[in-house]
Amino acid sequence: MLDIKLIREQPDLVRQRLASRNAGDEARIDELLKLDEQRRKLLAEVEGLKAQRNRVSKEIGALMGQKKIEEAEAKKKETRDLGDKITELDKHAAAAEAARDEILLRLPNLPHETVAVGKTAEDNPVMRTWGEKVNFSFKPKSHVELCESLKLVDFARGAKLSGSGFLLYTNWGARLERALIQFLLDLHITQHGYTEVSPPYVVSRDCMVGVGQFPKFVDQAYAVREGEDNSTLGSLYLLPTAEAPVANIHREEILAEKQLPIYYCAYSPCFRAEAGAAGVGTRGMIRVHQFDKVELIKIVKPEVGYDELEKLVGNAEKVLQLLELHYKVIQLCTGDMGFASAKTYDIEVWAPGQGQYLEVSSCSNCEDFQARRMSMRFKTETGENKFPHILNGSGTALARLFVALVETHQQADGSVLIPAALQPYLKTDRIQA
RNA sequence: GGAGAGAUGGCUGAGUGGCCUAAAGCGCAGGUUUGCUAAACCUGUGAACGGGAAACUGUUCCGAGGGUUCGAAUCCCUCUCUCUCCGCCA
Repeated sequence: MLDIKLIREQPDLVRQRLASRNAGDEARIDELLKLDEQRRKLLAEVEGLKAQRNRVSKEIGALMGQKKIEEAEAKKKETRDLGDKITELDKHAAAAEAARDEILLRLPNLPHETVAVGKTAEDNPVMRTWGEKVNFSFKPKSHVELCESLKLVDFARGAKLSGSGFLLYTNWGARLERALIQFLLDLHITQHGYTEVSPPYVVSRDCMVGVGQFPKFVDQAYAVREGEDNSTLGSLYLLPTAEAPVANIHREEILAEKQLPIYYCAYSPCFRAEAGAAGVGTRGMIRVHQFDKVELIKIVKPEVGYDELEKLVGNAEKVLQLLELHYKVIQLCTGDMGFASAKTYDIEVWAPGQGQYLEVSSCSNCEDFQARRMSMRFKTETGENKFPHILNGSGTALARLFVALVETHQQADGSVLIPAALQPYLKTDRIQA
């Protein structure tokens, strides 16, 4: 959520930066300001009336105490309709506030000034690359072929169980998935200073609003219903990312300054309806309704937000380096950035069987955008309450990492070599038929 | 699912319609004094949203939402959560 005071004081700046996202959100600022103005006017009016009522009520109390019943009754008559006016004005003020917040909750974050201006993914600048595309002396297979020949994933039965976009990992495939999860958690916890948490996989609506998934992207989530009871629909959702619960751990709290920075690391499956997305329904593991992910969350003081973002990306890159996978880091341009983010780096790993780069990590500084929605603050030494920066990054997404891994390390004989860093977890150096 | 008990400031906890401007204690911060692994005393100590250049000031908040009343932490209704016991259950 954007700071309403900033919008009030510098509407042109806000309009201009929203416009750089190329989504037309700046058009709503005038309406927003009008509602804000209206709300404040009503508030001033109704608060004046309330002050008056409080004053007179106190006088009545005093008169009653002195048994001056008649005088008290006269005062009561005098203020009787004050209450009605207050109720009426309260309603209007609440309506103006609700309308204002409705717009505010749907406005995306402002891009940071260092973010490249652009319209689509084609305008995303490449920051750096690591390693290079593998040279094969044979025609590399796609992960789908490898998964079938090595019996790592049973695509047909996965679809039978839950429909397209759901995977049934089998034997070494299931073990590889589990080994990767363990490897990722251990790396971030022991080498990068994160604290492991294991959150609920079903989260409240408030959590979804807090991270900015809702209200705008409600169609992308799986809603949970208890049995056939439709009244239970709409309060709980399957998590689309561990960011939803983990970033909300300290919602509505005022943290002590010395508690910061907080680094959390969490494994969870991620559930995405992917309504209208291309690629769902096709075979493979690139875009699915359920995938595993290890997520990194940071809650930090604003002044270090962007240093922490660079470190966060580095933590995710380390994963690919240890797994000996070629990747590039790109910065998302203003037109391609997610709703809550002020600055985002994506890491794309090379998948030779696909002949393309796959997004396996997205690292963002959301600044105070989410903290405002969650009402998460920290108290400075001077006693001031401030919003922290909240950062999130995949460290990393699993299904696509799995794809890059088997496609990159495949051998001419159809087997897959396991990188040294992963061998202690998988307890083999090679997967073969 | 059934029965019962609860929810008050950072924490403990009093408060059953009007000086509640929420007692008291603990904690925390500052000060004074004595001197030494600290103690005593004094003062202060929440949040949100408004108004104001500022000093300051108004409103709201006692789990949440409604209601009664001139006036609600307090009375009424609905809901949520926590705890205890029973049932079911991995």
